[in-house]
Amino acid sequence: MLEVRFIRENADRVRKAIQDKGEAVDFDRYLELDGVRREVVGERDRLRHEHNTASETIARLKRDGQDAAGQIADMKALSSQIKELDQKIRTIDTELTELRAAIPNIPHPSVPVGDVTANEVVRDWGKPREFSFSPLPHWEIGKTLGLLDFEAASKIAGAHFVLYRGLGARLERALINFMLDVSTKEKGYTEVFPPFLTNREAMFATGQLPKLEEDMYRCEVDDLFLNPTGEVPITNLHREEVLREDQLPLKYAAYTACFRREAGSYGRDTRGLLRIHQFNKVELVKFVVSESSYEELETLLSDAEDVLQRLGLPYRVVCLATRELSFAAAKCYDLEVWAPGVAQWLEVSSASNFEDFQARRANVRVRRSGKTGTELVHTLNASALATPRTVVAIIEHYQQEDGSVVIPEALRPYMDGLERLR
RNA sequence: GGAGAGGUGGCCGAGUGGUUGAAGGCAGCCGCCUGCUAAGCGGUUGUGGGGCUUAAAACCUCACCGGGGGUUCGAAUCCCCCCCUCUCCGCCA
Repeated sequence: MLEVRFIRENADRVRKAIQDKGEAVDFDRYLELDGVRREVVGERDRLRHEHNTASETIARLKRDGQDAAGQIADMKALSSQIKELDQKIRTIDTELTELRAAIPNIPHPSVPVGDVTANEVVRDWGKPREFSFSPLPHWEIGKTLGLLDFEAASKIAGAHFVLYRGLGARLERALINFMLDVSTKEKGYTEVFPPFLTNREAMFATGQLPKLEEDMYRCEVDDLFLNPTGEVPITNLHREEVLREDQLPLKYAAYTACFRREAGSYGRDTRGLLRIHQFNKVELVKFVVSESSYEELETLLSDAEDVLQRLGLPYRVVCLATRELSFAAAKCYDLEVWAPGVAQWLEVSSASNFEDFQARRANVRVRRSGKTGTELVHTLNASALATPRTVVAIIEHYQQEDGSVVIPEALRPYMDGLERLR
């Protein structure tokens, strides 16, 4: 969410951001209402001032044991006038708040303007492997080796779910543990294990609501949402808090199961693990002081890259263009790993800087040492990878002609030293 | 789910209808003092909106005592609904 005054004073920038991101907000209506509101509030506050002054007089009269019946009668009229204006303001606020909540964050100047074709490949690492045979897609390998069981999953839950079986399940668990260990033992992230259900306030704070309500699973009786990404519970960990400067940067890592309805994406990535309703992630979140957030974005990105490098998976880093940026993000890098079986670059992580957009919604502030007052923190997050697509890449990249799959060395300690799935 | 207690500023904690934005303490900041440190003394320090200002500060003003409604000329204080925390009971992994 952007600051009301900022929007008013930078209407052009905001309008451009809305256009560049392709968001649908009636911005003219917003500006109009904002003006109306200011007028009405001004009038209301004038009346209230008058009212407050009179109240003091009444209080004084009463205290002195004098009669104040006349003043009280006058106040009745004023009081009801104020209530009318209050009601008017309430109506305006409802619409205004809704409009403001739909205004996206402003892209950083370094972000290319445009749609997916404007995405910039910043760098790549490793080379897609050359095969002397025709590489198979992961669902075939997974079935042959008994790692992935989509039939069972659909029996249990439905289409677009997976059941990992045997060493497949073990590989999944190994990946999670590996990523958590790297993040917590080597990179200084604090591990947390948050609830997988979150409430509306939390979803609003990180920007999933109101826009993405249809994309999430919702438990209607309790009005709770199944976690769509670890970013939500972790970022909300400090909601409504004032942090001390010396606590920053705060770095968290968490394993979470993630749930997405993927409404509207039927027909895309329909096979295998590419797009499923429930998946696992280890998420990294940082709370930082504003002036350091772009440096922190780079180190966050390299923390995520490091995981891929250790797994030996060729990838590229893509700076997303404005249209591809999420609602709350100011800048975002996608990490795409090459999956030879499906011959696609797969997004396994994205590192984003939200600047103070989420912090304003979540009201997470910092008190600077030696200064009065508080300011908003900046929040960032990245995945230390989403497992399904990482599993896809591992299985497809490390497949052998004999049908077996070599386990990346980094994962072997987590698989009892096993070197190969066969 | 039932019964009870409670939610006040960065923190602790007073306050049951009228100068209470809120006593007191802690922490912070600015001075003073003490040969250092600790202590002591005085002052000061909330957030958000609007106005004024080229801008900021200052200043004026409105709101904010878990959230939302209501009663009243006037609510942190009274009433209603909701959320959260704690204790006991019940139920259950």
